[in-house]
Amino acid sequence: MAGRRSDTRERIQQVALALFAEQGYEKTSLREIAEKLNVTKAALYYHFKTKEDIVASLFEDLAVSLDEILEWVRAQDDPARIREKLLRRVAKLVEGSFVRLWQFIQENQPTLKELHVGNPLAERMTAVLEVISAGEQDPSTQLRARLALMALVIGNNPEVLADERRGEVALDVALELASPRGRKVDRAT
Amino acid sequence: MAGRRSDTRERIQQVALALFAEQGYEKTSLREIAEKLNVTKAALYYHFKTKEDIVASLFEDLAVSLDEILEWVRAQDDPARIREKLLRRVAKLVEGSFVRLWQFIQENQPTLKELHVGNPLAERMTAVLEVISAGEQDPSTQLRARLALMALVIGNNPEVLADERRGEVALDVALELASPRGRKVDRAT
DNA sequence: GTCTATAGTTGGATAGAC
DNA sequence: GTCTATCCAACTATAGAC
Repeated sequence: MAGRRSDTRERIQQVALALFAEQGYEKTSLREIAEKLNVTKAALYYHFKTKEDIVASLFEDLAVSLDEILEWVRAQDDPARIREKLLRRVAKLVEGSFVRLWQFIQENQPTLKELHVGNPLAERMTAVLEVISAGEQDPSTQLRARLALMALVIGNNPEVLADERRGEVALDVALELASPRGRKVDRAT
Repeated sequence: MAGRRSDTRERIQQVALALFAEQGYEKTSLREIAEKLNVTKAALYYHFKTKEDIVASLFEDLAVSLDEILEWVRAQDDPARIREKLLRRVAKLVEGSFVRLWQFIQENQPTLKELHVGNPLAERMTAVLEVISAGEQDPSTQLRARLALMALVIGNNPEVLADERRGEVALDVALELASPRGRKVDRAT
């Protein structure tokens, strides 16, 4: 008891996330989650106040990781390579246990908008985007920054990229999207 | 055919799409759609067999448009600029009445996967991606092709890009993502 | 910490009148 | 072509026993 706590809470998180990512938030019922864990719905309610609360708990973990990265990156002293360093660390996150969560976020946008759980995460995303675009305001840079993040997420999806080096490929594309454009030299136009 | 048919069917499509795009497919009830049109649920069932059928009808319209583009692009004789021509026409589609539908597709992936309405459209998407990547198999090109399409969609979202020239910006980024890399050596031409 | 049982809602879909 | 009325399934969430 003292040293070892029940891992049911974490198992709920993992099973729920897997189902949410696969078939969406609304389509996934608490009954289904409970069945996969061989427990009952009521058991879920012991660990989480509501269904939405499960998502919230998942988001908090990601928010913490993003905060760590943001703090670390802001302490860097090589401003020219900050974008690169950030993306490399975010890439690690995406390749790791957070793949499905990112995928879920990208593919359930309308649902999350109504879930008012988005806000805490949305803040961090904005901060990440600002670092990537280096505060640059022009729309092209803004769009590229967003696409750089998307490259990491969809590039790490085995259904999109079969290649086993998909992680590196995704990072490559992301880095290129994030790298500052040379002033547009319209060749003799 | 009679000259003037009821436009209720089309009004259902438009209202439904607006709600689907805004709050997602599952969260949007037939009751809600009916209320916005000042009709009853039963009236909806006269025009569409099921809720899913509404989505299907929307998809068919897009599939037709994509088929036209694909046919047109394949008839082009300047192979070097096929990618560009395709993207320009898809951009027009996305800027027009299909914005919301594309957005809906991108943001409701898990739902659509289970809706088995995806297939007819998925075929066309694959064909479009093949044209963009020019049949090139390497993962980097494949990822770029996908991102090029995403650039058009999210770039045309006013919530993402406030700038009024967002359409051009999106097309610019898409074209660059789709243009063949110099880095990788062209083999065996 | 997990159970059974159930309350309370809401949703998709149908029948039949007009 | 649109209505009223209704059925039935499924869901979230709670109460209370063990």
